[in-house]
Amino acid sequence: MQKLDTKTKILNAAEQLFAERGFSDTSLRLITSQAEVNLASVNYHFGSKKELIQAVLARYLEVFVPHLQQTLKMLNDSDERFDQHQVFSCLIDPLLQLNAFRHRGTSIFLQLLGRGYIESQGHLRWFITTHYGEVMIAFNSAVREANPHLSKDEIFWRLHFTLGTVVFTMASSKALTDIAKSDFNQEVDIEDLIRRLIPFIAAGVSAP
Amino acid sequence: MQKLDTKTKILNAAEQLFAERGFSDTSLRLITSQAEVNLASVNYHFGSKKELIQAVLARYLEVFVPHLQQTLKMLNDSDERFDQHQVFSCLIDPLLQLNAFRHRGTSIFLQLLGRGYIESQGHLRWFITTHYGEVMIAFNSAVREANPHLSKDEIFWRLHFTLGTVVFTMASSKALTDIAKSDFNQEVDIEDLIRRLIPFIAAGVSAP
DNA sequence: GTCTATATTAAGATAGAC
DNA sequence: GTCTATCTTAATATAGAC
Repeated sequence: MQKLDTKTKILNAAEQLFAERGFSDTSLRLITSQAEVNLASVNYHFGSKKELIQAVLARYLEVFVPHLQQTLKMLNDSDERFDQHQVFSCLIDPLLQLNAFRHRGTSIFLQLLGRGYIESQGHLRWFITTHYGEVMIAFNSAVREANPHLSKDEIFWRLHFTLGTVVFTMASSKALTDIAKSDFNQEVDIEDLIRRLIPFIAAGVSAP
Repeated sequence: MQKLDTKTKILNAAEQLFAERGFSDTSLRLITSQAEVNLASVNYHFGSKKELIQAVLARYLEVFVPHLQQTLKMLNDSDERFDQHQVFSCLIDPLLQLNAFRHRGTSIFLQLLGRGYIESQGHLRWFITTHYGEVMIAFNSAVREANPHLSKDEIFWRLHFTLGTVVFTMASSKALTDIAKSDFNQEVDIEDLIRRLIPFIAAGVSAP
């Protein structure tokens, strides 16, 4: 790390540790020592640990959400009817673009999302839905339009199953890629993983 | 709760809290006050929090694992060739039987499993694989035999995707069933959830 | 086996000098 | 903005009386 300002150094260290170990198993002391900044600076710059967590997520959402909004808009604006495969493709590019934004960005973002979902007692879910709820609704509508044979609640459940698949895979991606390497002598990176996930998910969502 | 001994009272309170909030967000104080026993009794009966966590999981694994071994053995002993659907069916009964063993047992067990996978720094994964690794291998072999068209590593990945789907769904099941109730006026219990999960997973695992 | 009291460690947060 | 020092709280764990 070079001449980054303190705030950025904290965010960089925090996102990595949060993704790897979860929010409550990551202390401010661990973050600040990794970031090589003073312990007190977290509270100076962010106010509290809660607000740091939200800031870490916000940095990704501010990139991801507009990008997803854009791909969904393009899909809707085209005159042709679209199928489910096209809807899911709207996610791919915004997700992979996060790797350009930050090293291992895609993986980190998905891990954070999953940890937020599983770990939080509410404040994170509240933060995400109040700040970025619109896209979730837009995406949901697109999936419904592409799957007229599925009921509203069936789609609700299958989207959550999908989220679960992705998020768990990312959350345990380090363990999984380690095992794959030792058992199959296979080097797997995040793009491989996504490529393997897509057929699994696509088949699941449009299952009879 | 009635005339249960202290050890059991602790296990009962702990499993519920661990499933709901995760291991590190559940303090011994919370457990002992919920169990209405003295704080010091956890260390007297179990030695440490780590060992309590393992004891909570062991109580389920000791029921689930032999039961699964038995259903797999029946499948293997039959002379006919079996398909993938039959292999997955081997899980259903041992899983649902846990509801007879403990109230909400299926859900709690799957949540614990998922939390162990995601949260642990190693000791839980070590504990599970060294004590109960055999069944995991047996199950894996059965899936391979039923899916000769899939490579060894493809199966590895898809089984983990499956685990992720199930585990995440269970870990967030309270949030999900709450939403389903308020949005669709739908009462969903654990068996409904599993019924909805099966087609999703089956389609995913045997995807082209 | 159970309970009180306490040791020990680590966490989030802040006051105040620079 | 940054750093040292410290406050406060809460966690795991244990010693020792009963």
